[in-house]
Amino acid sequence: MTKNPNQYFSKTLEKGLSVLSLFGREHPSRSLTEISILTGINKTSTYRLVNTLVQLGYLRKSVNDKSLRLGPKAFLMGHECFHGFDIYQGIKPIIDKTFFEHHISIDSALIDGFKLISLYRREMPNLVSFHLPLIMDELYARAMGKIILANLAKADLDQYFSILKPVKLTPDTLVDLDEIKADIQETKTRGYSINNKEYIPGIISIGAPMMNYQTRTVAGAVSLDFPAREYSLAAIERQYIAILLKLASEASELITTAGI
Amino acid sequence: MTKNPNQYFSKTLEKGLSVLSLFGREHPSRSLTEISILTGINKTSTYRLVNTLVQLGYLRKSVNDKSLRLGPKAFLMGHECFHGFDIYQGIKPIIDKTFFEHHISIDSALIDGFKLISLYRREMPNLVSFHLPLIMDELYARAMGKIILANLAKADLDQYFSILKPVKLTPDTLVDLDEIKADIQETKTRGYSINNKEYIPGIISIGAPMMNYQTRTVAGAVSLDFPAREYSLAAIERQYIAILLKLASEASELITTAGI
DNA sequence: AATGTTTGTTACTATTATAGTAATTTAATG
DNA sequence: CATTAAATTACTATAATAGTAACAAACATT
Repeated sequence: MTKNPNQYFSKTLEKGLSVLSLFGREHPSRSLTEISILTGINKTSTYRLVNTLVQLGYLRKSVNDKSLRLGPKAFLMGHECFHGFDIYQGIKPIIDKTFFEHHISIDSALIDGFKLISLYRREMPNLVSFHLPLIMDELYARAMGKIILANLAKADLDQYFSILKPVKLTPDTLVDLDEIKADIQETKTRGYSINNKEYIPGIISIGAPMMNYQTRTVAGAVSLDFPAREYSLAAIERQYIAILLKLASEASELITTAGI
Repeated sequence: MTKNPNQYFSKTLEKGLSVLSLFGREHPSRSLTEISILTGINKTSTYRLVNTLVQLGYLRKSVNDKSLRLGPKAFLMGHECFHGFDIYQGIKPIIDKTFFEHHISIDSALIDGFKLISLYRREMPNLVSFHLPLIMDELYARAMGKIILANLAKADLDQYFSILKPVKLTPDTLVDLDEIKADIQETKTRGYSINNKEYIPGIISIGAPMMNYQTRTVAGAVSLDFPAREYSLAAIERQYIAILLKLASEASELITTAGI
């Protein structure tokens, strides 16, 4: 055991990255004080970090109003980090193949903390196109979230429920804690998860886990999404479970190899 | 003037980012010592930075061989930095419009130091599909590079030539310094640049600058690329210069507004 | 299995970088 | 022009990092 584990953790780097990750599609421009407040870093230190990022080209500063935006270096690094992520490169052909074979909408995500990180997605035109965020909190209301919860260690699951504040996203969203717990229990025995219009009205999804077979832990999930107009839940379960599980097992192989 | 400007630059953050940017499509996996050598940071500090990145989820460490790969957080940040880059979002519709109107291959890039950073690209099927790197050094051999050089301040251009070591990429690449200088001079008076099979055999390109009209500096360039089989240089100059310049002026408006 | 070799991890400080307060400048607003 | 807010700089105590060197673990070779 290390005597002082903190010695091998760079707080400055953590802060610098927390500054950089405040920028994105939703927030293309921010001010120094805004950054200082959001990160909780005092103004001078924020200034130092921002200044560094500007000098390195990760941010750029407007000459007029001093507002900050992403710079070319961030774009470049973004490209590399996105396309250089092996799991993304690995899951793409797997999902594409299933998509072209069966003509269904497919989604995939990794779990990070108790958040879903959207990985790769293919959508059929019959699905009301909805713009999903990259990070999602609502594990309890999504097929991918439910199957992940069902595969979590008991301690983790308990912790999740201890902090969970369910929100009624659609008329069908489960918000009663006991109901949600029962649903997860059922999901566990079933082996796949069902989201019956609980996240987005009119959309039914089924989900299966991406498992690391080596460590026997969940790393993420895949889901198949259907418009409720055209598909009944019964029909979906009859026709698509096998496809879902096959997809999930291929994804799990990938995860296991990659060691997520 | 600041007394000690270094006070407002975080070396730790710089190092941390230099570690992270060693990863990408070409280098999905690296070892600690490799990182230490490539960055020039001593092993203990590298260990600290890597450890930090692992703990934050930007990197992940293989349990078997301790090799390092990009983690979910890097993927996430990559996505945000890529799609949150306003210039990218701005240039896309401009290039798409021209692409669909005239059915020609179009490329765009920003300049960073003396390197081209690939921005957005649309390709016709008649062009031999070549996989371009994200960063390119060969300004002297590309249409986008030439027009950028032609618009550089004299001091910068001199510096560029003082370090330039031209490489014969195709039979038509100019490698004689004086010839290259003359070509840049000609480009300057012409107002657009010509790359006559100098970068890739069989491909002719014309380029125009993306100017910041406010600061009167070049921020990047756009180019139109043609297969030499189907188009003669004369035909291209007759038909496509107006289109190129219109495209470049639209892009310049964007750049000026964005303040690059 | 024992050996040497490489790579990764930890202990230990001197040195340096950063945090934080407060003052100052610059810009924005009425 | 006055007022307020935001950004930048000066200054220094404190905490974080760099760097050396020792140690452990993994790997290859004999």
